[in-house]
Amino acid sequence: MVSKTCEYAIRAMIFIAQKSKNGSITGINEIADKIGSPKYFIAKVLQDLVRKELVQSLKGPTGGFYIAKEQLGCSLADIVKAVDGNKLFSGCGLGLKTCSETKPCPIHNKFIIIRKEIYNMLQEAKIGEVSKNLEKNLTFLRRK
Amino acid sequence: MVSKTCEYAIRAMIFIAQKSKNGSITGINEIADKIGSPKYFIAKVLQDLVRKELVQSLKGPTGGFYIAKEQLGCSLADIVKAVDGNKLFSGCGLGLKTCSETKPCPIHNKFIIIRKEIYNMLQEAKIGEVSKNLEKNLTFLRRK
DNA sequence: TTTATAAGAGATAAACAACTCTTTTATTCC
DNA sequence: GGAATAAAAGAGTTGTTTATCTCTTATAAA
Repeated sequence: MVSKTCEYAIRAMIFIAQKSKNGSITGINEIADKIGSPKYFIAKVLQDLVRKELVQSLKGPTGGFYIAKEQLGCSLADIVKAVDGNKLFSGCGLGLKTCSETKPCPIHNKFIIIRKEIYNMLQEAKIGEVSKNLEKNLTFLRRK
Repeated sequence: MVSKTCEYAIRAMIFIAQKSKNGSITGINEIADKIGSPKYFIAKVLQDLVRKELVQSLKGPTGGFYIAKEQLGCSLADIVKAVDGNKLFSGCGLGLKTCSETKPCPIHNKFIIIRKEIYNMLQEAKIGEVSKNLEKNLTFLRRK
């Protein structure tokens, strides 16, 4: 569905969002620990998301990552786009470069419906909302 | 969504199905050419699908691949399972091993709905049906 | 029964995704 | 200003997926 990198990115963003709503900032060690990801790897991924302005960072002691109020409206679709590109939302189900309305692959018409639903679901899931149930221990982010 | 290998597999199976309905058998050279895939690679993939009995093969001159009448009811979901396993149909959207009803990830409830729809779509798409429009040039299988 | 043909099998190579480590830069606090 | 801290940046490694080549085995037709 999405790359492993993207899974880490979403999990990290949800965790950071939950922290940020408390007004607190969190570092790479805590993030890696709480979402169960390789530390140096998620660091790279977040570096990229900072450049793309989905998350903020601060260097130095008391530094770390946080999400500003305005950014809590960021959707999971935005994260997927930033990490994996648009393939999931606009690519052909059978990997054809030329697949389109006028030259469809055999599953084109069924596939565009599913694709749209995936997009809607991810677009409606805002990082601020999704992180709500985390605090109440209603949802989880770690592998084991 | 599915692996590149799986995309090739589905395209090949649809092409073979269309040929088989004419009563003709097709070889690896024609398949690779018509679906636009690396020849040796799709050969390996089909080898595997023969072992898993989704398609038939015959060695020697006049040999090749074909799909028996009974196998035309094989669905795209069957092919995906054979090539990629069950990950698409039963895996967590955020890659968590422990994600479940009782310990859900933050998008679990939204995700299982989508997953089910993807499964239904692929399960309903039978290889015999899907290949129908190919002959009429209403759908296509090549990249360019 | 010999020859030609096509799939099967095994081994290898290239490309890409995932992951790790080290050095540099920015910031805070003393 | 100097020490400590944390992210940024760059380089390098590992592992998996995708792709290629060669040799073997089965079969059909001459």
